[in-house]
Amino acid sequence: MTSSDPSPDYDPTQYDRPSVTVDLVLIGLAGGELSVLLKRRTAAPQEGRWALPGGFVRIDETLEEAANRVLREKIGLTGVSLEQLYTFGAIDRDPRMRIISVAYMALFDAASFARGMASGKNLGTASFAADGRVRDAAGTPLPLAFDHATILGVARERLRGKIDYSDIGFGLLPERFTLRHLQDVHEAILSVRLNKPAFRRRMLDRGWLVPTGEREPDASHRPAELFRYRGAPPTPTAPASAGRHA
Amino acid sequence: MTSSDPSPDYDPTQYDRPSVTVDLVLIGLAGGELSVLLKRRTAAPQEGRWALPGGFVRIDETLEEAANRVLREKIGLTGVSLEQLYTFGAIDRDPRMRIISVAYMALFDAASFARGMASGKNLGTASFAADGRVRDAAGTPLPLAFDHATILGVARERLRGKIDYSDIGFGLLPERFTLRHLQDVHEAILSVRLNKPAFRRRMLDRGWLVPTGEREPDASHRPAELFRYRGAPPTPTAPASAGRHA
DNA sequence: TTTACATATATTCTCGTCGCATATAAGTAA
DNA sequence: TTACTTATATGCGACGAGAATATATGTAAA
Repeated sequence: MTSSDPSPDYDPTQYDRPSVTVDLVLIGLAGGELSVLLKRRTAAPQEGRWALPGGFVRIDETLEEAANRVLREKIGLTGVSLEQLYTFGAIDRDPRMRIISVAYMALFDAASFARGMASGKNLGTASFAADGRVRDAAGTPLPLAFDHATILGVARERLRGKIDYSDIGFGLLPERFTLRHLQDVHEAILSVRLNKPAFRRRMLDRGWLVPTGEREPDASHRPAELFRYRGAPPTPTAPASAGRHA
Repeated sequence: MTSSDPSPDYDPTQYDRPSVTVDLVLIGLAGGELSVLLKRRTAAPQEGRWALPGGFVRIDETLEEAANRVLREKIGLTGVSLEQLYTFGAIDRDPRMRIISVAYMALFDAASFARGMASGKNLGTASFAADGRVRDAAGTPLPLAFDHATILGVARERLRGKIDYSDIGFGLLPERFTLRHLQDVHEAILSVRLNKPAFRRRMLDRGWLVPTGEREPDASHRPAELFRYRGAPPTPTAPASAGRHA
């Protein structure tokens, strides 16, 4: 509770406590579609199924620290901005015991995403489209373990709700990118084709983009200019790590 | 985790587990301002301070069930739509032990809100304005227990983020209300004065309002028409109880 | 060297939404 | 009957977004 006790001498240590975990939704962009990093389970339950990377929250670390530790230990990545997504507490979501899981989401550019995927065994990526299905590179639907398909659904909705007015889109891009790349990100998240001049105007008028003067290499046609993301304007009233939640 | 174990024979039962609680942000409208229901602590720690109602999550109930139970047992209200807000996991947010708290928010019309407040001892309401301060009816700032001021900040931001495109505003109104009442709700949440004709057009064009033909009673001037809320259109792709989070 | 071609970038037009001002309607109270 | 207050309706201008089109600039082929 942290607030008020049922009775003054209520002793919570007598009661069974649930385990608390963090699950990570690690998202990248591959082939114009959203992609999520998954780990294949090698033990029961749900052996062979694909699952989100996760781990227990230790008694002496915060939720954010646990999420960052799991990201580092299991995927070998660090220094990423993790955003809390939602907390899942169904009774039987894990058959072994009562587990409450706090889901976190992080976005990666293609290079980091590939590096994370190559960091360990039984890691893979799956596309993660608007219809809620998760498919491997061949297009075969992938059954996910536990309630992880639900978690992915929440992540997709969160992205869709925030892409229009927040800066999350830049998390899926490398440091330098073209307006076309940025539009690809928005179109992948929204599953909609956007109007090019309008998108361009909107993004430039926002003042977040810094032209570098450099041009896109390896273009078979006229190369586009490369931009950098200036960084978010100071969020006026955002409580620490609150997340706006669409 | 629910996903992948650090090692196949990892035994989480050996580890200390945190306690998990739910804290409730129960919001109403009083005097044109947002108001939150608080309970005065009668025991250490933080004795005398005001806190959000809350309680432990039992091993055999979901988070939603725990939140609804606390709402029923401590405030005497039921049947309200609770929305998960955020999960707070700082190590020392409660001095007694490690407690992770999942915050839920619910909105009430003035009558239900008053009924809830009158349902038990040491209950009170406090205004809950845009500057982040919490004040009693006399305007005196109220110090809150634990990290509950932070939780209130997240609740306010969630409301601000959702009021424009969701139907949460109706949760603060009785079944029948005037457009003026609805505008008061929006202005209280946004802390902005809105343009009346524009607001009126926007709300009517949305198709959510059903005119009742009845008129506001006890008006000292021309009475306004009373409307009902038609109910939300079927949300197309919303995963169960996901919440959009601004 | 010239031409075709593909894409980036810029411009213009239109339309819908919103803020603002104003006009009209409909109650109460003197 | 008149004054007053608020609800409701309408017209105008600014702004933003979509669509179409024009221009610029690179590569690749003739």
